[in-house]
Amino acid sequence: MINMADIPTKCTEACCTGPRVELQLRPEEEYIQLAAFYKVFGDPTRLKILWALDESELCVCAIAELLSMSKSAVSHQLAYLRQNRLVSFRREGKTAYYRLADDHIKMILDAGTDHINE
Amino acid sequence: MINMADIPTKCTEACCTGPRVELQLRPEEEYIQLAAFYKVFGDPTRLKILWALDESELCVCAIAELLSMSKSAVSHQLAYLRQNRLVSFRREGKTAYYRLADDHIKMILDAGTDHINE
DNA sequence: ATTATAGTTGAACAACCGTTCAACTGTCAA
DNA sequence: TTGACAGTTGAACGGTTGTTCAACTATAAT
Repeated sequence: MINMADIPTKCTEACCTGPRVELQLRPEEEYIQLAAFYKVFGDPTRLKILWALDESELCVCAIAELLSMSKSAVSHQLAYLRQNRLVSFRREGKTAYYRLADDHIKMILDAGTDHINE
Repeated sequence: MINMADIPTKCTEACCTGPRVELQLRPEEEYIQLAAFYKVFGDPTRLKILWALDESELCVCAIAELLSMSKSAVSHQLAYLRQNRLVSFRREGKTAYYRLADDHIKMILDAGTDHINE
């Protein structure tokens, strides 16, 4: 069943009928990818981890201790951060050391903080 | 019932027992606020709206048409964007014109795009 | 070999999120 | 004043997400 209210109608207002800039959307996939990237920053736990890793390379255990969280929860979030290439890591014996992947991360964290504090 | 695996134990590895940088977390509220801000970018629909508004001020109808979405869905997202101060708007008769709130928005969009395209 | 520790993983559960649907407000034109 | 249109809003539905729990691997020490 079709609900007419859901079908966008051509707007009759000047903003739409008059001459205006022709806007072009990019392929859907690009928005999905980009949204997935930002989504990673959209959780307090992951932000804490990212801020911490910006100051120092850390093992899972240290992060868990710092955040008062289970190693499991932290490991899940680190896996998520890894998948989205926000962090990288190296293994040394039993221990896995994590660090920020590149410079965009800090830049985005700073821009967000600026926005909040204004 | 307490699950011991959930209580972070003091790590016995060198990374934790040795001398290391003293990390200090900020108040929980700051992370929550910041996460809420980034979360706004974490949806393809909202990204499309933001990119579109970066090019031109637009009414709800025009956005709905551009994205092939219902005015309701767009209006919900715009309300969300407004609450998080990513867009502002002015009324002119029946029509509501939306635009980006400030410059951080475009900066963050660009930084994200850079990260994806590398 | 046995035990302890660092870390990972999949399933499950509750909380959250995006769209739809239906009903509504406010403005404008006939 | 009636109807049409731009836009908003709240409830509801299904899909997603973050943490927990339990079981697991791998490395190191006794």
